[in-house]
Amino acid sequence: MTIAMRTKSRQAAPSLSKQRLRLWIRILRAARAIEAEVRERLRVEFGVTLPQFDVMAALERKPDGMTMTELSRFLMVSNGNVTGIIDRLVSDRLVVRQAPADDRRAINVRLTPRGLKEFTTMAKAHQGWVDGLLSDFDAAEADTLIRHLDGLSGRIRNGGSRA
Amino acid sequence: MTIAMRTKSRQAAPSLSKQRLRLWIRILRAARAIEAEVRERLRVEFGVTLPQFDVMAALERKPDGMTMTELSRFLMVSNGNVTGIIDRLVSDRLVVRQAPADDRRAINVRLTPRGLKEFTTMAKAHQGWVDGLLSDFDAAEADTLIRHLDGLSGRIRNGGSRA
DNA sequence: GAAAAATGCTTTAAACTTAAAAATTCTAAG
DNA sequence: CTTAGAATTTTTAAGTTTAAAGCATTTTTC
Repeated sequence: MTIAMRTKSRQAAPSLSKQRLRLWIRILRAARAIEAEVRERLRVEFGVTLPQFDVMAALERKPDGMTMTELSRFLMVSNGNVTGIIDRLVSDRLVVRQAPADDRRAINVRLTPRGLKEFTTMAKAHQGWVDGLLSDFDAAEADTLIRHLDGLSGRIRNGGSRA
Repeated sequence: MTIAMRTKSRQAAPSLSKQRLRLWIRILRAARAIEAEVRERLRVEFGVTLPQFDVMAALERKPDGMTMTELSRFLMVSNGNVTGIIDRLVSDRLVVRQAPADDRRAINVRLTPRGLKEFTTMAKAHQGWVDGLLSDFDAAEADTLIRHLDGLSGRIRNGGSRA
């Protein structure tokens, strides 16, 4: 029996490359399923879109607000994208734009008191939904998965191919 | 020491609910990072969008083609969404629409020979990219993760809250 | 300090996305 | 057969998304 034959017979188990591709597809499908569910519930129960919720969640962590660029980097969406979402949140009086004193190019964005109040309500419900959707994962499994996924996103956009 | 006090002191480790929320955020961020990278490379190297690639990948598995509804269910995107993507693929001559004989409501969509050829090239490159992006995961870890994520998406949109 | 480069944001054009409504065709109940 | 309901697709309106271009401002360089 040659090495080639043994290698071939082992191909019954998929190659590592194929297995990683399969992993990526599972990650993508899980993310889409959860996103669709959360989007629907946010819309029905709170009349807010998922991107708007994401922006508010980012702003809630920073009581002093964030600039547009900080927001777009944190949410991993393009620069101009944030402009439109903020426009709508501003016209709904959930967010305000403020010009910082030290840099006239930048715009600081923060939740209004009303925005914070609404977000707090939504965030509580949101956590419950996710808890239900991921109820198959116990604490140990969640920990393991988090460790595996942690840093992945950071590594990709930074050190990935350039390192 | 009361039960309340013991419960409180244990809160140094985050609650399972919070841990699941954190897991969801990691999944989402990983998915977005990989998507952004793949989208960019598809655009630069092949001049195709990610949704177009996804549709072609779905069609490649079915030599006899798929209906619009089958496509939208498989890709977990809305019905009308597929129409636009197919429109553009048809005008690029990568896909054809064919009316099936037995049901005049439906439309069968399949790759053209050229579409299949282009997809084969792209798919090879795509697998390599994903292999690189997920190079931190060895076979065992990929297996574990796949098992954990498997069925999650199916369970959510079907038996999730209704069961 | 003036020119050049970089940064921060918005605008634009094209594509994607969803939910809902409309149009067409099929299925089934009577 | 007729008709009510279901299924399949497209269309529509609003919002999201990206990449690229444009503007204003700041920083760097000489």
